[in-house]
Amino acid sequence: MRWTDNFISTLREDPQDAEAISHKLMVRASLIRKLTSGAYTYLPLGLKALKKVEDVIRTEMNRSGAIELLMPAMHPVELWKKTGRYEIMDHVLVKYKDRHGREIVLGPTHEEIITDIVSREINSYKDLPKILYQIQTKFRDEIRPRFGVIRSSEFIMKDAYSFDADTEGLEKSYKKMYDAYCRILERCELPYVAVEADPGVMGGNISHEFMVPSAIGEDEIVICKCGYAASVQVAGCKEPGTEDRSTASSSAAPGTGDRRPTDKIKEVETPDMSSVEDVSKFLRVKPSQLIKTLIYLADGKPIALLVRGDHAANEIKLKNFLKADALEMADDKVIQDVTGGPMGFSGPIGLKIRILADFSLMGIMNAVVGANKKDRHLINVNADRDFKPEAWIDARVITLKDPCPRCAGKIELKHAIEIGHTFKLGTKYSHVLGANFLDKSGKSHPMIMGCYGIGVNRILAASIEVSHDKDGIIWPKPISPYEVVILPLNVENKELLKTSEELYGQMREADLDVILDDRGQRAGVKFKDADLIGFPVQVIIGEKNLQKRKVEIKTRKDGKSQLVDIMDVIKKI
RNA sequence: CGGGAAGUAGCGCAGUCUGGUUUAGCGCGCUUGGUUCGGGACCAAGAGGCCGCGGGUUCGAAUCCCGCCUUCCCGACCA
Repeated sequence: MRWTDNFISTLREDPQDAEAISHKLMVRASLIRKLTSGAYTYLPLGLKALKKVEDVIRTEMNRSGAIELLMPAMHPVELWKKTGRYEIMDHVLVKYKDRHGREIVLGPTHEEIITDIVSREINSYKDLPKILYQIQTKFRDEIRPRFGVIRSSEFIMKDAYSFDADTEGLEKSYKKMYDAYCRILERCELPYVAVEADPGVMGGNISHEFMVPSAIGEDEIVICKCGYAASVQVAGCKEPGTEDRSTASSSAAPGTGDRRPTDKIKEVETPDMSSVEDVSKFLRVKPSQLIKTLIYLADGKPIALLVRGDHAANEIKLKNFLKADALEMADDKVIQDVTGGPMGFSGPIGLKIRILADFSLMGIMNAVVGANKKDRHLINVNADRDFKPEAWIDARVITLKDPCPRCAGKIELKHAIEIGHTFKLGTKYSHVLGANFLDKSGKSHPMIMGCYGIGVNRILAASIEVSHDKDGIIWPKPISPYEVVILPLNVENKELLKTSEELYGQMREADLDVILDDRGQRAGVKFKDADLIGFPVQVIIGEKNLQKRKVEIKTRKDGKSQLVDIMDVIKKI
């Protein structure tokens, strides 16, 4: 490709509306332009990179035995109603009515559709297992699109679905996809970690997220030297044994230096103080000496969860423990109803609803709890003596102070960008949509499913996020829009231009993906643009070197260059 | 949806507080001519604006007031 035949316009300055580095660079390097919030045009250079990522994905999916197909983006609403996700995913579904009044959903993902197809086409165990995939545009009505292409309302996903006759088959399919994902990310040269994660609305019980650590990542992950890696939402907390417990109970009761249970619960005034921070400051106790009482609605029924003041409740763990389909924070009205007091002053004492407590609170003494009255808290509250939860459970978010759930070593917390997610779905979709097969004995069973998603444009953004410098993007070769850029530094020089054209022709013959910067720009402009866009290799053709029949080959990554004979250029790249 | 910030030429910004010397500027980019030519050149001449939209106040509004729209950030949410 010749630069002047292309459609490239780089920007010298950062766009005003971009925050993330990858977003700024993608705009400046002429890869994308925003149409509206959450929707981006891929300019030719960006599309080229996107296609490269797709190529890598296709190759590895095909290698793993998956088969490509393409499903519609518009879905009849009935399928979504059948699986119940019309309600569950209501807030992200993009919907419209067609001229006949039929309601249409623009697909945010395709479990419903693929299961429907497979239910019609596959009937026998002989046709299993199957892994089907597509690369396609998805639509999600995101609450807040963010960071350019990292979280956009319209995005490109590779989604794959496996169908097996039994769980052993699912394990094999899952492993194949897991391995394929590792290969894909390795080929894209992304530093990633595969972590245990929560399946969320996808269903199933086990899932893995493929995460690329980055400061702008919207998810947090836990990593340990022992190899343990998990989403912060699922990382298990150990039962308090040693150090954690001692911090919890060592702090003194308000106004005393006493560790022993103080005999009387006292009601104290805490005017307008409902937050842990306010209350602990006011009463001069550590946040860890407070008990937060959180009221939830689990499938519509109120339930109280107690966690330590310095801990964050983990709704996923709670939801899993309760085996609830829906879990939400109760609103003011419900709280007033079940506790008798306003939000912010709830406490376990006198509560008539189910009470669960995080096990970091086991044996806590002289704690502070809400009094279920406005502007009142109770002090000197002791576990077991004054309140007794139905169960002590793991229901909080892991913190840096917690030991590794696997080896008890020191953990690290990191922000990360979710690039891919794999799920074991089981029969959740095949059951309701009737994707059944007949086994050898003629008995009908629902197929066992898995699903596997990868964000194609997120790979691009994440790659830039982890690989750039002050001058611009540093592409890994496999996903760079072009592998090589030829920079004739003075196109007015006929001889120089001719040589460049010849070299360009030879490289194309040699199947190199090359772009020729044939613009009549000054050298400096060409260097800046080449660095900004980040082509891995620059072939620089200048007048002085050319007289010696030499050109310069420079690699973007390390900035190192070598002078080589013109005849040897292709060999050296 | 709550909190914050912003919208002036293709891009990045100043001007708005304190209404009138503003015929609305600057830098980059763009056009033409010339000189340059290995790290975003220089000189000269140009083109390019519903000052986000609507209403109001005023002799007079980019500037003050009211309403709306859009965008970004933080939060809640999220395969």
